[in-house]
Amino acid sequence: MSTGAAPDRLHREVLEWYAVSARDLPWRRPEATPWGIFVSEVMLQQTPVVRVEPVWRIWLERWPSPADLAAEAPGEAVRAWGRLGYPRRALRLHAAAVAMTERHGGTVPPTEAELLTLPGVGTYTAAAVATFAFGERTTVVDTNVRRVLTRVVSGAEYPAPSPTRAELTVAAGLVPADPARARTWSVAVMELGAIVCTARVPHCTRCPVADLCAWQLAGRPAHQGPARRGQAWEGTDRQLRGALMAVLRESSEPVPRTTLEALSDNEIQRERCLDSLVADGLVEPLPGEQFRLPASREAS
DNA sequence: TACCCGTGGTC
DNA sequence: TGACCAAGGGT
Repeated sequence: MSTGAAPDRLHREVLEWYAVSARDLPWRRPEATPWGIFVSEVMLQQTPVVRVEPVWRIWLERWPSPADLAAEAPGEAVRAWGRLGYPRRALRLHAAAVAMTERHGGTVPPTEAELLTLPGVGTYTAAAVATFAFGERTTVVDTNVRRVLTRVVSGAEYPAPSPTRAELTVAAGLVPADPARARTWSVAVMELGAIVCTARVPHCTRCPVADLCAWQLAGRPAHQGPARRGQAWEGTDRQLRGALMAVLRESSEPVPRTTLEALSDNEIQRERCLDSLVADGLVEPLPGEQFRLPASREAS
């Protein structure tokens, strides 16, 4: 796989487009702190910007530093997480704040390697925070970057189910040498994927690099190969776990088991979900068949 | 590796 | 209308 023609032009066009087209998001502003950027990256995992922004604002106002969050019960983080989904992320974000407070002097560690050791921080998030908060020159690859580079460079509509070695090599090879330029490049490619080179209906007429996009030049051929497996929902454990968590989030008092049992007729599934929530540290069982969000520290 | 983990909007 | 998708991580 080649990196396509004229990377210099690719850089220039994308960066110029970003300069005039970027959304004004609070975690991108100069006054955003590393902690604010860290929180945004965790919230944005599999969750759209429009849903994250209001929760992020409230979160940062309430807990402006890692130590502020670390001083709270993990259940408060889960409650403030609201309906962002995947509430284990809230628990991990709290655990990360505890780790920052205990091991990093209450600050967000500035290197990709250190970030990677924190709960809830994987390859993408470590690279994103190292780059966006600290200016480290590294390779940021998320679903947007993968889709944009697959189209522009490889000429296919969609990337493979998981990143290939070749894909990561291409992405790394396109990162500008200058750290400041590299940082803007990463956020710009992500932004292009988020608002122009979208998954379902790409807006190629508004794309700054349509004239050098391999997929566009090939006539936008349809996706070959098997359809990606969808996400089943109705009747799944995820649905019931979500319903159980919603009840517990809304209640400031412990919830009796009978209230939770009313959410499903399937006793086997009910018990499995409640047990798994307790095992995950999202729910704390109390004496007398009652449950609440976790007030104590332990969890995962 | 493949699967599990929430929630809501879009076409 | 429902299948697909969204700045992934953990196991």
